[in-house]
Amino acid sequence: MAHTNGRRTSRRDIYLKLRQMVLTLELAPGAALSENELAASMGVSRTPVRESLILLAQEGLVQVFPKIGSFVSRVDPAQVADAQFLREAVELASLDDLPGDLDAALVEELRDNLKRQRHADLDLEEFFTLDEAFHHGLMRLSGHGNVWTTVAAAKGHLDRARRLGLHENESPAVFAAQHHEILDAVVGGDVPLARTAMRTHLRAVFQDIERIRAHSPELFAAGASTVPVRRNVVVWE
Amino acid sequence: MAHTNGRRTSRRDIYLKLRQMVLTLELAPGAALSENELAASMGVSRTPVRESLILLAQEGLVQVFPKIGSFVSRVDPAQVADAQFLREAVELASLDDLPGDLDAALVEELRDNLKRQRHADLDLEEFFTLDEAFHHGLMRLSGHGNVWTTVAAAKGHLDRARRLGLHENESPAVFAAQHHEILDAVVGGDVPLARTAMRTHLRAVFQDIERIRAHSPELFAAGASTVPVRRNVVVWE
DNA sequence: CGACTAGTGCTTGTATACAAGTGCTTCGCG
DNA sequence: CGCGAAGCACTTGTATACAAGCACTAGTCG
Repeated sequence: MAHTNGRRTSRRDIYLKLRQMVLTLELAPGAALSENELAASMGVSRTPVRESLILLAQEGLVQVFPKIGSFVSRVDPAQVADAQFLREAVELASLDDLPGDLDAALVEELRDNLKRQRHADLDLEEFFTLDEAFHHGLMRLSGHGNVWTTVAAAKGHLDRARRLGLHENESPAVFAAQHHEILDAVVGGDVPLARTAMRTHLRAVFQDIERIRAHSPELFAAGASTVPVRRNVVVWE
Repeated sequence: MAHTNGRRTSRRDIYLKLRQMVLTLELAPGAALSENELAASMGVSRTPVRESLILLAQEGLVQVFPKIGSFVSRVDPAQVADAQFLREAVELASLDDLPGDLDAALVEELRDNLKRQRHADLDLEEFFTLDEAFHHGLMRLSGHGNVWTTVAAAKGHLDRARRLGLHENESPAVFAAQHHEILDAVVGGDVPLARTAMRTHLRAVFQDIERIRAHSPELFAAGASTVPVRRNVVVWE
């Protein structure tokens, strides 16, 4: 979604940087942001920072309360479930649209991706990057690659929940194996098997959320109408 | 997507107003916008107008070219197809998640909606409002009402194409009948029939796009890398 | 007459100043 | 000592000033 059309602007840089920091939990859910502080630390004025925060707010990754402050959204289980439903619906439907003869270059790219996923010493962020590329690639196979952009934009809360999960329970190997199953079924032309494998895979991540929530409740949103209060330390009540 | 949390701000007003004008074609695809002009005509400064345009740009409804100008996006057939795929995947998957016992109040609301759709003298915009509420309501039945927000945000190009179609070929009655079929199947608990009816319905709209495009090509985007040039009149090349 | 060039008026991007509101803190008073 | 109120420090929202770049136009020179 090239909203500012390739041209390098400081807003685009800052937006991408902040987004990355939120998604990777470098900015923790619930953390207080300040347009002034961010601007100062990045060496720009409030304007590009503010415009970036507005974009992130529309994506649901931050919340802006007028005259009070801006905060990294806590992970909302409802939004995680919504994103889960959305991506499952889209990725399964995409499998139904696979053409008879697959793009050989793309298949090769996916196989190479999986090969790298098997590397033992794999940074968690590297794994997430490969995982994203793999799922995106599958949708490109069926000609719906651009739809991934919408899914990716909507699944910010899901991604953060997944990172919380993998931080505790390091087992990307399991997911890599499931990726193999899916790709094999796709290449083999067995759409029903691919659908089953995909569904199993997508729901595996989703299982652990309640456990994580019990472990770190402060990172999750409680009721629907929680409001932050600015204190010496940030408190949500 | 309450990004500014209910509080009334002029940005929110302007954003909603501009969005409405783009979706209803009151601002034609390809039209040149100007932050200064819009600000003057709305009696505010550039700031809230500019921030609104940035949000609309992220949704793909406008395009901002630094130092050149802002333009209402022409309808992009590729994005129309993407939105079509997305909504079909999501709405069909939603039907699979319908509970055994439906929310009676919601069903009543949907029946009332359909009753109003049958009114002979129905403004086109009124029909679109009812149509939106109907599809949204169906997803609420299966507990995925919030996902509609994401779908709605992504289908701006599709909505504009639909409006172009209905402007030429006034037959909301056909769609209203299809809505009835879907709801009857849902209430009857026949999910496969509901799926079939829904798919037929969603694809009916999609059929006419090529015809419309031949009729009014200037409203559609041509290649992938079209760029507007500011002239006495706006030209895209 | 034609081609090139400086200039003009527009555009968006960024920086800054001011407005309005919130929560805490501290000071004054009983 | 307890308590209330005024003020302070901070927040985001809006308005305005300036910077940088593109497209066209008019003028000038060959």
